[in-house]
Amino acid sequence: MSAEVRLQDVADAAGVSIATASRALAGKDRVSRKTQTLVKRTAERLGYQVNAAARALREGSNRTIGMIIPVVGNPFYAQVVHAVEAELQEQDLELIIADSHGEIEREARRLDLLLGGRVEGVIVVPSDAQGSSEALIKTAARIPLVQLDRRVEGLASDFIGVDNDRGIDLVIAHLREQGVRSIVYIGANDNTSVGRERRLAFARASAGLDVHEPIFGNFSREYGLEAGAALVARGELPDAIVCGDDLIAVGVLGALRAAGKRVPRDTLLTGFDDTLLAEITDPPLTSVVQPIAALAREAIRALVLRTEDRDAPTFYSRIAPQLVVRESTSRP
Amino acid sequence: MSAEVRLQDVADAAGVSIATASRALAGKDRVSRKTQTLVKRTAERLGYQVNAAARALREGSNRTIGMIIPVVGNPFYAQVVHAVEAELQEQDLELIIADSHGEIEREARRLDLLLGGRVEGVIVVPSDAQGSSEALIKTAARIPLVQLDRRVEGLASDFIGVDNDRGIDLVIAHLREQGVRSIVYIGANDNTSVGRERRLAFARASAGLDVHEPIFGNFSREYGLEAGAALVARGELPDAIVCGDDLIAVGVLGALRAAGKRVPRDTLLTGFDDTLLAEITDPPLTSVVQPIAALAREAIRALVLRTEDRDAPTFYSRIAPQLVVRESTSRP
DNA sequence: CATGTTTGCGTAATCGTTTACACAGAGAAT
DNA sequence: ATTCTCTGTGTAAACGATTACGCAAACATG
Repeated sequence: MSAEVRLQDVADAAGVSIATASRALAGKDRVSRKTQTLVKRTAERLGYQVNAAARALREGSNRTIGMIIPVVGNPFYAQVVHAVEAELQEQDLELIIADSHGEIEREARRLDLLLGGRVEGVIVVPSDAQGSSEALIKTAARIPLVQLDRRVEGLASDFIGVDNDRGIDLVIAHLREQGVRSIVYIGANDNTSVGRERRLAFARASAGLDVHEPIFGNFSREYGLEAGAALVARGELPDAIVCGDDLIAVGVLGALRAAGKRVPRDTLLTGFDDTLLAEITDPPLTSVVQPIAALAREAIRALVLRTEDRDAPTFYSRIAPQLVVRESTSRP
Repeated sequence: MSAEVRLQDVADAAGVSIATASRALAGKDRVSRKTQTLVKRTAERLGYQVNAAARALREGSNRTIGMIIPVVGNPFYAQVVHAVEAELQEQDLELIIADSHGEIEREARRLDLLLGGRVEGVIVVPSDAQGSSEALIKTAARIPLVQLDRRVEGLASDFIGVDNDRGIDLVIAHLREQGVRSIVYIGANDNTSVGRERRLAFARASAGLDVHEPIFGNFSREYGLEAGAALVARGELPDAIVCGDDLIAVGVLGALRAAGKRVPRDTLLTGFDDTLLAEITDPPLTSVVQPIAALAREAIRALVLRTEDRDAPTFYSRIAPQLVVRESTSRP
């Protein structure tokens, strides 16, 4: 039980007014040294904890930010959440997370819920480049919003993401060095900005190579398995397979193995994101390292800036990734 | 931007008092059909959103629960978060998550922050069986708390976890069927209840087999690599290696591969948790499937019950896992 | 000594909701 | 016609913290 102790109780116990007690604890207003320590000690003794709701109501802010992601289960997003959370702890901010399960209306519903002063700002990884647009625009009109990793069309909010062009460039330059002549891309469709960007980047960067017909689905292992099987069914494999992310690559690898094909002997294979998965497959995957910590830091910085000045110029930031080379692309 | 619209504004626009407006929206008190729809429509038109802080202050609750876990980056916990979040959505509850990074004082600090009425209850996966005890006891005295997956010593709070005994039993029974004679356990130390339980379960269930000296560290791939190398260095491998979780198993597998040993040819290998990892290694790992959805559901149910009645008898629940057999234990 | 200035603290208003209480009007019962 | 019960609505008091404003005492300045 421990009857909730209010500020009034602390004030009473310390023999001061509630105003003084508040000031003493805040410590940034004029209070005598003596009363300050007295109040602080009393608060400590009574186990006083400020009531977050009351403070939020009065202050108009609650030191909490929201985050909406397609699915925490995806190792990449799990790591993003981890990084964002770590960064927020530095600033004594809380994190409310909501999983949209990649569904547009669920996403919209969650955003609505977060609106009522529940959070000061929101970081969102939109689930669909078009479909998420409406809800995001509505939200952004009310509270600071930054898009992370992916973005929707028609919303000029702050955005932080990896430089997908550069990432794909790194992959293809590396493959060319390995002597690759023919190549194929297995990625995600244009439903997400990331899918679209990587697709276009691949099309551009692969000029001059023998490019096989690409295959597009979504960022999942299941799809990778399917796509891998489809690729094998075509007959001859290209020299290298570039995948839209690690999950797809893992799926493709599984399909190749099931068909008796070996990597890197029969074809080279690359992923994107450099999640834990890339390290544990056999062979380990060459992948593009997302600068997750930097992404998280920048996203929060953008959010804080936006909170301070709603009319500051929009922040559009692309962070350069790096390539990590592993056995899946070591020349046979 | 879009001047916050208050309930008063809706009331004014609808030409009723603020009390009536509130009742109309709540819909559970006596209001005429006509005013009710009028108010609702007006609220809709003005884009009214109740202010969460004000409501929380008044109601004394905020429909938010907190969750503290050792590390979201761990695929198993990422899935747990996903399941808990999905379950909470059903009940229109929000989820605040905090990552303790496995550090005791960080965990304590986060719990303190959550205390001030910020959440109605908290689900925690304690980072240390002894070290986390104090902070958890303090928290449990103030708000409903349920321990998930792991528990600390000296706190009789509600608890939901997998039946580790049964899980290990399933693994060993299966290995015996495969004709295993000699066996070793590579798991985590007693710092967590899970580590301890699995260790003891193994010791009990392996009776009658040729049990090699076990190796204990923590639940991580890095440790698995290390332990695997140490095992190889001993010279001869046992017929089977039972690991404390998938991460360790993945590490051990890597170490075996580096040493030129093959699974299941040279030894059988098992994991625990059945995360995505178990499916994508080569060979895929036999593992114990955690009933994650059930765990999440039960945890929330316990929390809700506890919220309704602080003095209800303590809930201690063990959910039975299942075994999923994959190639890592298919008899050579 | 008279007049500022600073310091420390208390009173009361405020944030936006919900809801106990009161009250007016409409029927119903006498 | 008088009293009684419902219904629907409004007035005002919470919830707990922060802070503008004001006042008294202490101190400084002329």
